[in-house]
Amino acid sequence: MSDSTRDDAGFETAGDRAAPTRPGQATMHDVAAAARVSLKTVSRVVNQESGVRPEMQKRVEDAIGSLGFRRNVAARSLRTGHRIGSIGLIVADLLNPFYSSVAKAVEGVAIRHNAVIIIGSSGENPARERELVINLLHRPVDGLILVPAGSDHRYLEPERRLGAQIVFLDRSGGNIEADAVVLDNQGGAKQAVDHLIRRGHKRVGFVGDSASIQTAGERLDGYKEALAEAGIAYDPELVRLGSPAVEKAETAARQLFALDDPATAIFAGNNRQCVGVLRAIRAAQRQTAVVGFDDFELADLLPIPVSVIAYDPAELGRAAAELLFSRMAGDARPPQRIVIPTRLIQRGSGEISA
Amino acid sequence: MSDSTRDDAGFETAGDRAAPTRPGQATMHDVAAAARVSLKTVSRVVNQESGVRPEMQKRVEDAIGSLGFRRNVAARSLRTGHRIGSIGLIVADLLNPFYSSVAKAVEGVAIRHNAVIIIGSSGENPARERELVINLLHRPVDGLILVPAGSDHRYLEPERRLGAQIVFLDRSGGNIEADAVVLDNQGGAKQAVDHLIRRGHKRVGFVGDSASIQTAGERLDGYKEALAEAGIAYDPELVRLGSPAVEKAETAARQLFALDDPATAIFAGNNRQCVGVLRAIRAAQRQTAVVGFDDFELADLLPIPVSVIAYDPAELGRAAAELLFSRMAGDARPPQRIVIPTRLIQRGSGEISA
DNA sequence: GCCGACGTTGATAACGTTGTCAACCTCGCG
DNA sequence: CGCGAGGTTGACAACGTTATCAACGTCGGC
Repeated sequence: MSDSTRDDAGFETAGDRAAPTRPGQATMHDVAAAARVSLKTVSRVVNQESGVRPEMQKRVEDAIGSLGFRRNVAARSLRTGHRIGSIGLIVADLLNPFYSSVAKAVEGVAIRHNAVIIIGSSGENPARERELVINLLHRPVDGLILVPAGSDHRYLEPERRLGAQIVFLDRSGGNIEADAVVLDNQGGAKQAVDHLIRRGHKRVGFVGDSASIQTAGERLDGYKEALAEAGIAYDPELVRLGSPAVEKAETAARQLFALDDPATAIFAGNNRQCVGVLRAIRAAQRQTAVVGFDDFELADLLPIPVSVIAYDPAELGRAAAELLFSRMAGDARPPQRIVIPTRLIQRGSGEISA
Repeated sequence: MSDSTRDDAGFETAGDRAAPTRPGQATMHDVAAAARVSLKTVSRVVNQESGVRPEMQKRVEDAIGSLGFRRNVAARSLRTGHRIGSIGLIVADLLNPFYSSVAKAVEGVAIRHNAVIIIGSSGENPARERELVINLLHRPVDGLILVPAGSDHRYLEPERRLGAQIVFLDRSGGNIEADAVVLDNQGGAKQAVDHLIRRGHKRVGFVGDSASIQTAGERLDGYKEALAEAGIAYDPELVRLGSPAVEKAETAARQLFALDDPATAIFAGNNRQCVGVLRAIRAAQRQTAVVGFDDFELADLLPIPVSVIAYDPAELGRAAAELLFSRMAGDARPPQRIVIPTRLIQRGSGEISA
C-alpha cells in the first residue's frame, strides 16, 4: 500500500528548496571530479585515513566544502555492514512521567544490548500511531515497543511476517496475537475502591480516561467490581470518563462535587487526572478522599493526603525491553502476556470521612 | 541470553571492524535460492507488489520464515533514495521533566519536518555522551541536539567537517564554536536570590550541582552576584554543591539547617534539588523560604510555598530544533547563541521571615 | 492454428560507498 | 646509476536491494 509517509523522502523546511530526492546532493564521485582526484582519495579524506598528502587533502576538503557534500550513510552502512541496533519506542505522551520512566528503563536494557532507542509519541492518536509505526519499521529498527493508541493492529501483520518484532506495552494490541506487558489494571482499581469503601465512603467518584482506552476500561471494571462486592449500586453520575488532560479532570471533579448527592471520595484513573482532581479539591476547599492510579513524586508532600495504586513503571519498560530483545535473539515462544502487579500505598487518604 | 547464535553481536559501535556481512543474516538472494525463484520475485513478495501467483508467494514466504530473512534497510534506502530524516537528541536524564519537555518540543518540530528523533541519555557521564554521539552520528542521523555532559567537544570537529550539524542545548559545548540554546542562568539565579534578600533574608543557602556543570556554575555566579550587590558576604558554608540526586539535596539542606547560623532561605539549583530541599524542610518542620530554579508541576499545591525561577523548557527544545533544521537546510550563518529568558514566579515563598 | 495481449518471471544494471590490490612515484642505499 | 622500500594514488569489485526491460508462457479472438 502506498502510504504517503513512505515516499516522503526529503525533509525540508516548508517551502524550502530541495526536491524529494535531494537532487543536488553531491556524491563522492562529484567531489572527486571537482578535486581532480580519484574516488578512493576522497573516501580516504572523508574517513581520515592516513597516507594522503596535505595538498591532496586540501583540494578534497575544498571541494567537499563548496559542493556541500554529505556522505550517504545508507551506502556506507551497506558497504561496511556496520549496524547499530535500534529499537523503536512509541508512547502516548512523552511528558507523562509514566512514559519517561518506561523510556528510561527501556534505554537501560537497550544499552546493554548495544542499541539505541528511537522514540515517538502518538498523542493517543491512532492515525499518528500507525504513521509512526510504519515510519520506524521502515527505517532500521530492529524491534518495536508500542503503547497502542488505536484498537486495531491488523496492519502490523505484514510487518511481522517480514520479521519485525513488536511488543505491546501497557495495553495489548487489538486483533492481533502479540506479546504484551501490562498492568493489573482491574485488580489495582478494585484495590483502590475497596480501600475507600472500607473507610466508609459510599459515594466514590471515578475520573478516568475514555473507556475506549483499554486500561481505562479495565480500571472501570475494577471500580464496578469493588462496588458490586460491597453491595453499592453503580451510579453513572459518579463516573466521568474521557478527561485525559489535567484541566478536564479538574472540571470533571468539580462536577462530582456539584451533584445533589456529591462524591465524598474520588478514584482518579491516572496521574494526570489525579492532579486535576487535587486542584479541584483545593479550589473547592473540600476534604475529599482521593486514591490515584499511578504514584507520583510529590504525593507525600501534598497537604491533601493522596493514597495511590503504585507499581513500578520501570519494571514495565524493563520487562517489555527484555522480552523484545529475547525475541530479536530468536525466542520463538508463543505470544506472552506479562502482568505487572500493583499495590496500594496508603497515605491517609480515605481516613477522612465526609 | 544472547550468545553467538544470532547476530546480536552485530550491534557494534562504529569503530568496530566487523566483517562486512552479518554472519547469519539471510539475504534476498538466499531466500530466492531456497524458494527456487528469482531475486526479483522475492523482492516483489517482500514489497507486496501485485502480479505474483499465490503459489510463488507462498513458497517465498515460507523461505523467508524459515531463513529468518530481514530486509536490509541500508541497501533498500540506497537503492530507492527514500530517506526518513532523523535527528538525535542526547539529554542528561530522561526522567527529569525538564528533559521530557524538551524532548516533546523537539519531537513537535521534528514531525513538521518529517523526521523522527533518536534519544539517548548520558547520565551526565562524558564518556557515555561521547559514545552516544558517535553512535548516533554514524547511523543515519541528520542532525544532533546535545545536552553536553563533558566539557571538551573537540572530538566533534571531524564530524562537523563531514557535514554533521550539532546544536547544544542548555549548556554550550567546550572548546568548540557551535550553536547553543541556553537559559539565562546567572540572571535567573540572581533574580531568585534578590527576591529572598528583598524579603529580609540574610542567610540564603544554595543547594546546587557541582560547579563543573556549566549551568550550575552560572547559577552560582548569579547567587554570588546578588549577595555582592546586597553587600552580604559570601559564606561558603551556605553553599552545597554536587547534589544531583533528590536524597543528596535533602542531606545538603539538612546540613544548612544544622549550621550554627543556619540558613533561613534556600535557593535550590534545579527541580530535583528543590524537591530534596522541600523534603528536608518538611522533615525538619521548619518555615524556610525556598526559591527553586525550574518550575515544576505541583509547586502551587504544596503546603510549603515555593517560588520558582521559571522558563519554558519547551521553548528551549523548540528553538534548538528549529535552529538545527535550519542548519540542515543550508543555513550557514556563524554559530548562534540563543538565550531563553527566565522569570520569577512568586508563590509567597520568601514572605516568611525567620 | 496463428497472433497479439496479457500476466508472470527473471537477468541485469544501477544506487554511493569502502576494501583490495596493483600501479605509480620518490627516496635512500648499495 | 640501479634497485628496492615505502609512501601515495587509483581502478575495480563488492555490499543487498529495487527498477527496467526482456523473455516466457497462456489464453482469447480471428
